Amino acid sequence: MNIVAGYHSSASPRSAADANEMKYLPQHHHNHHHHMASSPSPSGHTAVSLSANPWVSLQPGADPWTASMAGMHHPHHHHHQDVKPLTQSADMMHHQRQQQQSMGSPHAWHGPVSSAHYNPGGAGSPLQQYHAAMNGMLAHHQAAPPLHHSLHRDMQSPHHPQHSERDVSGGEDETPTSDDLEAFAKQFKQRRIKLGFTQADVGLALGTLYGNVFSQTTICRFEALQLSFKNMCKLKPLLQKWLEEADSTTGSPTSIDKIAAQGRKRKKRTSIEVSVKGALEQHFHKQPKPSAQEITSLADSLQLEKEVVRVWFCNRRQKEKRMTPPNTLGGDMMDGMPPGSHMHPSYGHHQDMHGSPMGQHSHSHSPPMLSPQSMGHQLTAH
DNA sequence: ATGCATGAGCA
DNA sequence: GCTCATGCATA
Repeated sequence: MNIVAGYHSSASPRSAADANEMKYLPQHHHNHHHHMASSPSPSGHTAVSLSANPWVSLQPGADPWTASMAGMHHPHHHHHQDVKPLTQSADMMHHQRQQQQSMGSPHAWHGPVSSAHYNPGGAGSPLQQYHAAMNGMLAHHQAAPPLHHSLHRDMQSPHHPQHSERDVSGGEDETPTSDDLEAFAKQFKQRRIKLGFTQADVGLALGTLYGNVFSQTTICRFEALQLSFKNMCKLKPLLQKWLEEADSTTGSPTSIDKIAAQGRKRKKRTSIEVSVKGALEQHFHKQPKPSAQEITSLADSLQLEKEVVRVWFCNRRQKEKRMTPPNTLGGDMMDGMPPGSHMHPSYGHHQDMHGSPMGQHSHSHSPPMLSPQSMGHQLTAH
């Protein structure tokens, strides 16, 4: 058994509350309210603490997805496909708990408020001081990235307004090229870091700026070009605007008011063994889009739930469509390539060539494909 | 930084 | 059931 049989939920003793009460604010900007306290960052050294970090109070043991899955009612309430960041319908709520292991937020950003305040003594976080210092000196700076290798952009969408006028300088409101996106992503990340913000900070900031909150994951994927071309195009303007605001604003830390959305739990992440993954990869090459029947038998032979296998294929397909596709390594061609000779990642040539992914180049890892053997039980870290 | 997962919208 | 955008949870 590879799956961890995670969703054996542990019914928590919460009687009436949460079940459907804990919805954490959708998109709302709570402006004006400045905290004079220091930044509530996890990197925070002592002093401040969880005063403004409520997401640490997660209650383990909530009725999991079971309720929303088994007793699921028909989802007949569509209509809406624009931006739906951290805003779930008032029905299904997920909790959020973000963490950034390497750094803490200097401050939680909060729109163009002009309240310069920082820790005068030495109690403040170095980041904050660093930031303050930078405010005065560097206003604009950007190391023009090399920008080599020309990627060929392709529209995954059948209808893409192809404009010939390109403005590499910056505020392009037209559809950018892959190179534009790559360049922007690179600059964005660099400046974001210089300004002392974490990916999570940016995601939050976007929320206060536009009402669309994004997670650390999304920001990360944007920087790494791991989103679809279309998605990249959609997010770019937002991030670009944030960037402008970010370095033009004279430090305006604000409090992070994040209500802990606790309660609802999702299915435990199934941990798939490496060997099993290898097997899946092999099948993926032969048949990227297996039929329900094939999925069933495959799931059976791998001892995985059908749903897990189905989702795996869906996710795998999505990867192929990213700007920076994964290294397509199949189970085959594994004989023992001598060092020096490498096969090229040949992807983007399925029978169903919907939208050709953009060229890529960033391959930086060699998947440790193992021989499918030693199948056993995998833990789910739970 | 990523793997597995959810959900809307579409067929 | 698929695609696509997005994120919790985890390595």
